[in-house]
Amino acid sequence: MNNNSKILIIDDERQIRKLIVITLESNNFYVLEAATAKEGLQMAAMHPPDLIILDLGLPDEDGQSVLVKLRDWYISPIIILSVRDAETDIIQALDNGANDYLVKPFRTGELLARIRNALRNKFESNNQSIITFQNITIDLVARIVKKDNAVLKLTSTEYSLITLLARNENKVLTHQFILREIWGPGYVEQSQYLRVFIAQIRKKIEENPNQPKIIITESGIGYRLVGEDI
Amino acid sequence: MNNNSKILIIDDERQIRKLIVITLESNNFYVLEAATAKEGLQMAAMHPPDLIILDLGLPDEDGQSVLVKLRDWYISPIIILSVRDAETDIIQALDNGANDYLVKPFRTGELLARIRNALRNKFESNNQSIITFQNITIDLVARIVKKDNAVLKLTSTEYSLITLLARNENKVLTHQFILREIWGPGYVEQSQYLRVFIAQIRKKIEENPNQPKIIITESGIGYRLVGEDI
DNA sequence: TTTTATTTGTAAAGCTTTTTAACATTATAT
DNA sequence: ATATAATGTTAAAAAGCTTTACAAATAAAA
Repeated sequence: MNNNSKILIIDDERQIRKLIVITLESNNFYVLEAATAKEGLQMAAMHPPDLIILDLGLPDEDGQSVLVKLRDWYISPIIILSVRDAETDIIQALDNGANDYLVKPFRTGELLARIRNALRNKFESNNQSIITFQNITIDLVARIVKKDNAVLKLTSTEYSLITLLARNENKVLTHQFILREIWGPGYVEQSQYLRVFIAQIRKKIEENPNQPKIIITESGIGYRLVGEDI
Repeated sequence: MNNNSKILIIDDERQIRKLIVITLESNNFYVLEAATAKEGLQMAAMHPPDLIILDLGLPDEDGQSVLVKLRDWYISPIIILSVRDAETDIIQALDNGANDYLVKPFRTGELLARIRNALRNKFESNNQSIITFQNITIDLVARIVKKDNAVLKLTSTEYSLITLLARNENKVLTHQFILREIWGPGYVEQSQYLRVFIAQIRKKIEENPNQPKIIITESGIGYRLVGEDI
């Protein structure tokens, strides 16, 4: 997994870059650094990395704009960095195609976990007809969901919702994104729907629905389906 | 439309071939002939035609098998010919990717209409976000269906169903195919569902639901959404 | 052509799912 | 620690789907 994957950091704060470089290099990643948006875009184009860590607060260009430019052609994971009081930016970045986010200051352990997660997904094919996570199996062709080999009775909305989350295993999906995908663009404000249906699904798949281990709430942002119980 | 499109006929009956050749050539089509499956497959591979007319009753190989082999690589329309008492074959052929069918004996006018239909579809892009037919418009992104510019209130099943039919404008979709696509593979026997929902949609889109002009019944086979009122 | 059988269409009741609403709990910010 | 915002829970109301019974239309047979 961490065998020589190439990672590009785009961040203007030298201290943060240094912290990340030390953490990653001691875990056998090969690290590239860029201090500005311009430099980062050039470097990404010249030496396409396996993963990009992008700070949203760059001096020379808006982070969202950098993200959109990257996503034009770059398909590997992008993890964004942001300060705590800029949650709107995080949400927008996730909608713009970021895979995950880290709020500064962050623990280096968390950084590594997020990177491993993102890279793991990268290597898993995305066109399977059977998705498995924790003790759950989804057969996309037969449209059957099983928990420990027992078939679950799901309504069609419940099925669509868990399938959407499962196809984006370990990735935070914003409320807006989920509502747009499942109910359509006219429903992006109806987050109450989501609460009701997430609750229903949790009742069916979680061992302990009021302490969920599969569908995790990312408060203020959305939900994340966790592939492996950690 | 009929400006020099190349059409290949695969049929062992010399009389039928002659009839088709005369009809098509007098309408400015360029016609290729094959009398056996082997010959037809070779000819299709050497001079890929714009449309293939395939008789299911060939002497040297089962028609379905020829169809499957063609569909491996051939994406342009295939119209099948069949005798009246082989409706099972027609249904299977449509499921195997045939675009349309003609029952022998057929009127030459009908042959021409079916060919023009199939070729028209070929030239229309299939990745639009707005589909229009007769006085109906479907906006696939907004998930809105309009009749004469008035928004129709459709349930989600109704919406999925009309969208499926519309994406296959002028093509017969078998009951099984529709049920599999909309309700899932466990529901291919539930053709009553289809009758109920087709009736509901007709009530909303047809001027005169008991004399439908948009969603046409193909008795014993399935339904067809007609793009242009003729 | 008339009769029979099969397929398709219609309508409504019963059941399930979705939506709405009111309130409780938990998480986040001050 | 408290206030505010976000999320979770529950259940009633509304909407939609499924089933049933029967009618009409179409295709096949006599």
